[in-house]
Amino acid sequence: MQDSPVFNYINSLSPIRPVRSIPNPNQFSSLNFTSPPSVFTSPHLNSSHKESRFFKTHNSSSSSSSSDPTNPVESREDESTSNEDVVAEGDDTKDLNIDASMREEETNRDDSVASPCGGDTTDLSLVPYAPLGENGSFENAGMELQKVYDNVQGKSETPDWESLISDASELLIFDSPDASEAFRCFMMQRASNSEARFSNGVEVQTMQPDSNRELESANAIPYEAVSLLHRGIRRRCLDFEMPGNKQTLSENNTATCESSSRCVVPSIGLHLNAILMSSKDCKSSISHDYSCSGKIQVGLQSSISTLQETLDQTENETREDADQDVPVEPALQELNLSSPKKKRVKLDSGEGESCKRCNCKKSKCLKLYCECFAAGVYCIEPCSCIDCFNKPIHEDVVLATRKQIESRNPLAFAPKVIRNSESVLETGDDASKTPASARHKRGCNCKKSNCLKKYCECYQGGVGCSINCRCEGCKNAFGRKDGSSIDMEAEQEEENETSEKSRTAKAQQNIEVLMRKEARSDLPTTPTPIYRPELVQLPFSSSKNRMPPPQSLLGGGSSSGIFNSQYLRKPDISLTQSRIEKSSETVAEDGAEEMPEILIHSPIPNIKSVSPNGKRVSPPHMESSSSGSILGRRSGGRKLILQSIPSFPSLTPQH
DNA sequence: GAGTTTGAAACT
DNA sequence: CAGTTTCAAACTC
Repeated sequence: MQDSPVFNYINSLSPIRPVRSIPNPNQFSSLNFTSPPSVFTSPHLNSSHKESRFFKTHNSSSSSSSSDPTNPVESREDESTSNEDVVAEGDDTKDLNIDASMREEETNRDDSVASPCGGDTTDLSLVPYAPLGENGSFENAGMELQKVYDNVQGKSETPDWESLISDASELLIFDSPDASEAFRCFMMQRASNSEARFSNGVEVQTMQPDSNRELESANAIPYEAVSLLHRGIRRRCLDFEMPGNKQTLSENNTATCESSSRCVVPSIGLHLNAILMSSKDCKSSISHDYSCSGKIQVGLQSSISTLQETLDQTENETREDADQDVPVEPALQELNLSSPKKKRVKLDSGEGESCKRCNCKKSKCLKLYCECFAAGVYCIEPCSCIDCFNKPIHEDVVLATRKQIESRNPLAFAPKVIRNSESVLETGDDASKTPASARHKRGCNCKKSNCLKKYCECYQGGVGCSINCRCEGCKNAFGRKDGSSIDMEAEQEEENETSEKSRTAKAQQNIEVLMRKEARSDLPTTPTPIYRPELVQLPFSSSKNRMPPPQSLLGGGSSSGIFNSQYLRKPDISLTQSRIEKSSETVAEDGAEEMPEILIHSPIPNIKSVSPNGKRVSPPHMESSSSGSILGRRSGGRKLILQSIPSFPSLTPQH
């Protein structure tokens, strides 16, 4: 079909052409990040950062963009691209590719962590990483790397490692900016050690043949980011998530993952592994089967928080003004240390939110009581647990237990706090003012804490209580069950009935809330696509400040729903893309093609699309409306593009 | 650091 | 599904 003259002609007529690349970073970001901010805890923040990287990446190595084997449309596009790629950077198809990959990226981001819950062990395999998916993507990237290197070399005898690495990192597609950063740091370190040789792409490939050895050696790396990364990796190295690790090049990623038992234990634990995967893969081998890592990125969130801490420090420097006003969620207060040093120290000591330690004595760390286990990570040294089974050695036990728990409650490992993207999308800026845009999945059941202490999961997660909560005397500073978010009234009310001591504490809380409100009001009221990224970033940059505790992290982006959404979204992407391709054609055909896939892939049937609480329980992105909105927004950002592109409406009916 | 409080998780 | 028990984090002193 792609060979068809008609097809080519249509392609050449694509209305997208005019838009072409986005010289202006802002504009570029605006294109992709129209997605709901609240849903993603982390990656979002650096959306613009990431985007730019993506943009670059896809321009430099076009073939890396659309290679999702599972997506016929994309594949087709890929072919067409390769056929015409020479044309020009501005080629429509490239634009499409970029768009597609960005969508993919977004999808991944949206879906972030989580648990494939539902026990669907094949979930992972269903989460392809389009840009890197098919054979060669990475090789190409490697070649690009080589080029870069050659370039550098040609210019001077002593390569500019920094720029080289920087370029390299740009060429690689990371699951997250953090991973990219980590990669960069790592490479820099290596370069400085003069041991690492970027003599050629091959070298790059052999740098880290296998797993953790290199990572272990990373200990020597002074870069905090890497150090943190390393620590995280070491600690969270859940075996069941290392599929890509031991895998060699695979022609079919999906198949590989499916055949890998490791892929079977998906769930949340992925986070740190994700980083591991991404960093390792990037570092070690461009030709490595990256798809899995890409897929695994699902869980980056949590792990990201660690690196993010580091990155934030930098980020904070550039956004001092804004950040100073950014409130911190109570739950994260402790992390909001005034001095970066302090923060670092704390993180180093393993007390970062992402570096939970448990102290289990009777559960063997095999129950949800255990924070580590619940978070899907192995316990590590810093943990004070007794008789711990949550260790790689007992992988089998861990996996079995997880399965068992999941069978009992498919959402057991899903994030507890759901950042409701929908509300954000629908209410626009209002959402940014509504702390309640995120909710605890199941709600709390507090009786005595008034939802004002971390005993309360809602409060701990930095979200308000909702109708789902069965709490008594709710005074959640983030929003009460009755819907009223805390305000001066509440403050007074509370003051009246509390001792001076508690009053002080509450005052503090209220201040925080007020500050938060203030910060929100500072946000652009009319989030134009261009500012969108800012909106998204703000919370992030404030960092992890705003980043809720583990659960939230997971919830933020993650979760079991992830897979769902991805499944659901993927079709969206292809659909949209295909539509773009044949803008003047009917879409029915596509719909017919995709539908089955959607149905088949919908892994987590239990994800309460039915439940009244479905919206909250299920990851926001899963909702077709959500993705639709996202796409719609995005399209909105792409000004010219959508003019001749069939609107989304058609998507909904197909679902 | 020990003891208490609290509410989620697990169990019945 | 409700009640009870277990558990470990959060909190207090």
